[in-house]
Amino acid sequence: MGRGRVQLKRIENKINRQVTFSKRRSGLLKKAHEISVLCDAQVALMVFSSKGKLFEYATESCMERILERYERYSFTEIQCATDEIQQNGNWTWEHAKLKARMETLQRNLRYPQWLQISNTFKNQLMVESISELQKKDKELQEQNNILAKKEKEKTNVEQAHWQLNNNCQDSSSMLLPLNISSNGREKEDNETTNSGVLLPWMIRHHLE
Amino acid sequence: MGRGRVQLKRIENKINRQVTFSKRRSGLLKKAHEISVLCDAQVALMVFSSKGKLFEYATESCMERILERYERYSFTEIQCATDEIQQNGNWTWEHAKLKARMETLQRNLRYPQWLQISNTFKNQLMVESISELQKKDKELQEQNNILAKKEKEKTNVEQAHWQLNNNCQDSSSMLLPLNISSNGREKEDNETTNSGVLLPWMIRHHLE
DNA sequence: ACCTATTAATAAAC
DNA sequence: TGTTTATTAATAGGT
Repeated sequence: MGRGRVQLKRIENKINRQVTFSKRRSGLLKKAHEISVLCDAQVALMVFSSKGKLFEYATESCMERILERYERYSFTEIQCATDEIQQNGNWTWEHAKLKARMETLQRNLRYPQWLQISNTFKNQLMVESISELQKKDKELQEQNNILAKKEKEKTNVEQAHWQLNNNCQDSSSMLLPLNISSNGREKEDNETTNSGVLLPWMIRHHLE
Repeated sequence: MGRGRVQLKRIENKINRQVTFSKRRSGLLKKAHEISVLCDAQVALMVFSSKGKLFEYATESCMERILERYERYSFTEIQCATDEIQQNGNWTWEHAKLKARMETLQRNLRYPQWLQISNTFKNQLMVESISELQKKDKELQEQNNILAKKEKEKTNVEQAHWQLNNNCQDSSSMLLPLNISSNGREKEDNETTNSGVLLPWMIRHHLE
């Protein structure tokens, strides 16, 4: 958009580069804001100019919260990968693949050596993960109810239920990264009820 | 862009919202990538859908590095604010204003209570800030050289030099947040030479 | 910073 | 989810 096409490569002319940066930066920030409002999404955006100046946008005024959420999400991803390894045993053919995936995740995760995360915080991470999951759980439940109404055939309803149980069936064999205050409940509550507690490593099964 | 204008408010229809999210998300990621390539910028973008799924983009493959840079930047900003307070004394009329600014920065900074940052790392932060500054310093030096050539009038040259010195003059009265291995040099080196060490709180003077 | 010819993004419909 | 198309939005180049 503009007079003539633009190649996707570094603009060599310094002035043009700076002008384009200024224009596109405001465009990018605007679009970040728009998607957050239109689609009810949470967005964090950081742009460092080539000179090193920072421009940022964050939904709901606080970058901090979104970055913490990012950590929580990545933390859960690593947990999932770890659990997969646990499930599959250390000598299955998938081990190498999973280990590689986990290393990638770990590399991307914001817990460098210099961060000494307190155990208290790890606990809090779990609690927060759980509350997010409960929200999702509720949504799923609603969807299920709608589906159940829609398809009155008993076989269909049973199949869906079986699928849910199947996804959660391994929770008892998974490794708990930390004891949490309300632990010991996850096994007896296989139904995804509103009050049922879902643990972090279950996120993926439900979301993807 | 599309059939009809769009109001900047949450799309109530769930389907439309999801479709729009999907389209705009890819648009946003694309634009984030474009500005990074065209303008040589470093970009980090995180988008959480309303369902809680994460989509991210980061320049040069690694979100981690950009987030660390963000921390470094924010750290420096706080340092600057602290220094300003130090400079102005605790009872000047600007104190309240500066304190408020610092609190805002602190709120946005990614060092929550649960992060126990090691002293070693703080030291490293300083070193990294310095190396970034040295790069900027070099660029400024080049620009100065060009300017100096351009305007051969001695008065102009002297004025520019005075300005530089003026910006750095308070370095000796600023508070060092930590001792760094190469400290004790910043005072004797007022010329912005390539080898001269610039300390973090000087960033702002040069960049804004 | 402001102006416009153009291209790019995308809303709606399928 | 992918494709098409009418339309609006972003912006490159110039002033």
